[in-house]
Amino acid sequence: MNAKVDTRSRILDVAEAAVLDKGFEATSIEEIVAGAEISRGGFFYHFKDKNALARAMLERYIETEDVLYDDLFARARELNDDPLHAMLIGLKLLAEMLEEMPKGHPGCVIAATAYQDRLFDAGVRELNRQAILSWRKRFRGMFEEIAAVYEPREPVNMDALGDMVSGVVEGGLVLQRALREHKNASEQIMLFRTYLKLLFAPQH
Amino acid sequence: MNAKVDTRSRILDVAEAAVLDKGFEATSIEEIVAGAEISRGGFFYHFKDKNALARAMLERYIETEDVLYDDLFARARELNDDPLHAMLIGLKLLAEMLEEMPKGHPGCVIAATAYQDRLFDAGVRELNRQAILSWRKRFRGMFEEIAAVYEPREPVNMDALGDMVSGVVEGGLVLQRALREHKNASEQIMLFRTYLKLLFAPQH
DNA sequence: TGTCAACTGTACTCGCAGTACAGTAGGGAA
DNA sequence: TTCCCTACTGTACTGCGAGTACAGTTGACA
Repeated sequence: MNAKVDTRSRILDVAEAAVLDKGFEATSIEEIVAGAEISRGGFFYHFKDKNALARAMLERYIETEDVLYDDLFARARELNDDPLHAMLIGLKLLAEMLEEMPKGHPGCVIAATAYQDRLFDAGVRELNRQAILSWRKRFRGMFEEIAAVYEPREPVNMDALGDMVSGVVEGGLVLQRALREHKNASEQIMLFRTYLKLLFAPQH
Repeated sequence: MNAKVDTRSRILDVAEAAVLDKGFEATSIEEIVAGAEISRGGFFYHFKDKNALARAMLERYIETEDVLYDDLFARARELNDDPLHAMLIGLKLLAEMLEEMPKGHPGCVIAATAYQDRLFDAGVRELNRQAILSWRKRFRGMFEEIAAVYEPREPVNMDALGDMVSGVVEGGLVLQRALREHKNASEQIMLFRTYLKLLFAPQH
């Protein structure tokens, strides 16, 4: 039983690293089983097909990501009880985290899946959708809390503003991948942070 | 000679539509030759392999995109000679254009390529990189022109701000694809437009 | 009339996903 | 102690799509 759990997550570990490095389609099962030191039969014992692997990877990734955001913004809130300043601190922490990640943030997984969606079944696509919707809800809530204290200088759609966090991260990661640089995503986050400062900071 | 050009661009047309719809890897050569009404041999006569097809698609796409941006912002500038207001008009036009595109903006091509880059050779990746770099230069120039007239309220890195246009578009398209909605990218552009208003508009 | 570009058509190889089992090692329940 | 079940291993197969090789065809133009 324990061996099962170990093997399964070992497969997921190897697969995740490979997929983040070179994409889902470019990662062969052959390579995964070699990395996880398991037989091909063993792989298919755990995962019906590559789709099932994708679903499991996404599920695990979304869970990790949620915990990460929970921690990060809770820590920021501890440092400053004001919702705007907590958000600004949180974004700074997020930018730093993105910069430190050598292989790029796992956020890639979402974009990678979105751009290869015909390769996946409806379950995988729905998971992807729910993840983005849950981030929208998370950030929208935080922005509403800020707006209750600081009147926005310009009218903004709160759902869209919530999406903008995901969008800026995903977009930054696309740039980073295409440019083969490593600071673009964190720079984009910092620009978004400046946006929030301008949008919510009281006039003087 | 004329037949050659026709067939080649017919292949590119069919391939581009298929790739935008379902991704590069999910598009088979079989399917392209059926759509373009050509034989498999004929396909390989024009393109050495799928890599050559990708390179040709990217080259053509980048050219189209450049002309499109040239036209769009030239038109905006005609409507208002002030660089800030011209930019705001241009972004509005861009947002409208994105909303009207039924299958999503071809910007996808860049992100799609970025996320499957191990499938491609160095030439394709370099093309992708140059495209983003040229957009950085274009928008950076426009922002510097604005900054010469309107002092930015907050200090910003002009390269990063230039990249933010591409990033917001690409990120918006990722959201749009994953959420299976159709207005996300244009909403994100409009939010970015508000950012510029706040950043450059004179204090009062 | 001959040449060449632009194809068609067929027949292969190869890598990878997925199927189908048959067999085995080891831990727990009876 | 035996049985059974989970978690595998190993082998052998099918099928698909990319890419190769090449022989033959067609139509424009010199």
